[in-house]
Amino acid sequence: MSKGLTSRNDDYSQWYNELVTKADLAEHSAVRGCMVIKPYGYTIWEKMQAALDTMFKDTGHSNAYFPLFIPKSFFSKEASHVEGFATECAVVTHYRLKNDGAGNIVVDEEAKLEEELIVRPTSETIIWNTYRGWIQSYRDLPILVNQWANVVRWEMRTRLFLRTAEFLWQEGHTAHATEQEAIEEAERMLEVYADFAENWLAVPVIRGKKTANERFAGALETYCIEALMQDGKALQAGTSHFLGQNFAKAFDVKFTSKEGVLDYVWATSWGVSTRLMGALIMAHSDDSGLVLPPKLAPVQVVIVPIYKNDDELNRISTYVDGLIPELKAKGISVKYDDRDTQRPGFKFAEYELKGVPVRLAIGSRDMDNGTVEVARRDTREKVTVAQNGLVAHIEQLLVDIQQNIYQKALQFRTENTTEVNSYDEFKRVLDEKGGFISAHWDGTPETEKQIKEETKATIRCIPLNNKQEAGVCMVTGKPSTQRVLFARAY
RNA sequence: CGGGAUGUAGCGCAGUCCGGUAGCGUGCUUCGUUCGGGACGAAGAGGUCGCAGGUUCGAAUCCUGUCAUCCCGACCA
Repeated sequence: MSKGLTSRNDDYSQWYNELVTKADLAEHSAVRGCMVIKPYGYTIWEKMQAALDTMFKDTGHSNAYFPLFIPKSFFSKEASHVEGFATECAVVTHYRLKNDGAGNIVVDEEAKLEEELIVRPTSETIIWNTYRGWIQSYRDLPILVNQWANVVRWEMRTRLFLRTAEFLWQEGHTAHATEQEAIEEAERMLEVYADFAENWLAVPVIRGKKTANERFAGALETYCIEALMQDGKALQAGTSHFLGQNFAKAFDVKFTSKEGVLDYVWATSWGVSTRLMGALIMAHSDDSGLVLPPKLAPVQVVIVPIYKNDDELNRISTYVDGLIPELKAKGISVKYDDRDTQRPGFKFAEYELKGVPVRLAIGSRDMDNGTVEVARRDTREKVTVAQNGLVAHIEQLLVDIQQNIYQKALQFRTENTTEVNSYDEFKRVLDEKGGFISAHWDGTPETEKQIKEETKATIRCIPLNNKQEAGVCMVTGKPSTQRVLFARAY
């Protein structure tokens, strides 16, 4: 491991790339656009999965699994859906290889699939084709299903975690008897995402609706949570879609209501992906490395002994051997790093790079005094604490760190959210400060497109429960009833 | 997919213009001294120069193709 990390000020992109690889979260694979998620990174993802999965179960959902491959014909059944995804689909055309006689393995042209298969970029089509067989009556509804899966979107430009050709996610797909119920479901799941982002990732998010331009292909309404990264760019952290009856109509999924009326089923879908790892990294980390929220950190407390000889180490280890079970009993994950091959300073730097929230350093001086040095990763403060009462101190410290990094991110977002009233001011703030910009917009896709072309900023969302206020569009001067949030985005 | 850059030891790089069988830092191994913020000394190991062709007596170096990564653009959850 080489020393040092490019600083965020020098080159934010490079800082991010180095951090992801040096902190052992992920690395590039031999396959274009595809990454290897390493054990340390995957452990964080598993913790996210576990928390989200519990939240899905608590809201009545069950997991299932649908195929990786989707018959090409399914895609063309929903017009806007196919249009949205057509340009980034991987397609399976053959099912066999052969030896060409010259020692090369080639595709066997005789083994051509009668119907080509799409590697799923999302699963609405295969799932709604399946739901047709599951639903006849209002008694079969609602269907509340989630799947954890990989999907493939052949992106032109990729970045570790933020946009990869293959990524891991969950996709919820629900079916309802009424429009109202489906809308409520979409809103409920958005709130689950917001809750998760704020209480687990410690990333404050804006809950909002997408404009027509930014809406999911095939949805009537797309709800989203938007987060702000430290470089002033926005990141969409999760989406929840109200799909209306679009997929039910495309796949002919009807049910008989209590009143005996035949109608199409109402749908939602919602998802978050390994992109959340990117949000986690860019929201909190600093020039020394990762800063992880305690609730998602693979290791919450690391203990580093400081000693000159075996006698001193043994004395410290005896104490630590008693301490570890106490911490574990409180549900705290601990690692005792008694490797003799690295010196303490090296270990300090390494665990800072990897974002371990709390570090304990224990030396002979501490053993004499009955103390421990406690360092917190988020503020880099070090304090000496009595061994008596240490466990309670750490327990509280983990709670404090979780809250502190959330508050810090919230303060950053507040300071980097700017109201502007003219297009000139908009452009100036965008270039000089970045962040979210709250401005009046005339509500037309044309104006939104113009702004995007001229400034690269997009409307991230129309916040839910948005304050209504009379104003004029900063570009066209047409009347507007509310401000919307703009930003340059990942 | 277009423009630019890069690919040489685990990692970071020099060498490429001007062809002659590969070097530096770090990391790794062993031993010793060290150990409260990325230790020091000594001795060692480690490279099909991204891959495939071609030119040449000889290619990391020149030519062609290809793959991957980074930056810019286009595209996009």
